Amino acid sequence: MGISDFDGENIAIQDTPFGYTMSVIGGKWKMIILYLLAAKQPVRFNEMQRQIGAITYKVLSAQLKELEADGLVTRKEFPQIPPKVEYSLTSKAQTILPVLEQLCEWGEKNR
Amino acid sequence: MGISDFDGENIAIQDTPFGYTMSVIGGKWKMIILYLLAAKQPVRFNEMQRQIGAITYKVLSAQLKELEADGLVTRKEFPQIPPKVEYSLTSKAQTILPVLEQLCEWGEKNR
DNA sequence: CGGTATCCCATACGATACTG
DNA sequence: CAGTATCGTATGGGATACCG
Repeated sequence: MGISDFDGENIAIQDTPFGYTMSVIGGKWKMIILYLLAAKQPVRFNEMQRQIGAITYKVLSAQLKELEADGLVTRKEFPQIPPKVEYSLTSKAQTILPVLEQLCEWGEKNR
Repeated sequence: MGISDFDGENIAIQDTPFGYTMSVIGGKWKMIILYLLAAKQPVRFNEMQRQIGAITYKVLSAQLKELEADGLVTRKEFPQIPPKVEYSLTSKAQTILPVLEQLCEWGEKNR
């Protein structure tokens, strides 16, 4: 079953499948980051920041860390000077892309 | 197509199809409310509050107003004492339910 | 280059009391 | 019954400066 399992009395939203999904891909930037990576992988940190433009280093850094902790993004560090770090999508992240696309399609049809 | 149209330089996220979708169904409660209505329609205000449990009157009221303004929920007021108000899903809301269900399914498989 | 530290703010959300 | 008013809080995000 879906989110309808949530009756609010016994379970918290975070403990529902839906709550998990939103904790992982919710927020202002995460889906944008996933889409960016889907289109062009791997990407370096500053390159992502330039492409998104409106995001600050601090926020981009924090979002990437959360995505990495949730197993959606891989961080590969190259021990060289100047430093180089590449970010990629995991296979887990690949599986959610079709759903994101559907959210977009709904938005296109209904706004 | 899709959110990949967003390059962050020229468009704000709110102006993308994806941003619209999230403005309409994002937040902590809206999808829960939609699911509740999907399962049992129409529902009265206090009944919804009881079923969700963790939500306050104030927040439920605000969320319902936004959903109504976005064309996802219909509010029907019965001029009687004691007052009676029934909330239902619009056809626009029906079209997004399958996508919500997919978000749930992804959460079930991946958490 | 790829970040972190610090401070600040806006907004969503919550608790409680009250009302037509 | 179906809300609103008021006040308070917590979190995400933003600005700027600095660091290895």
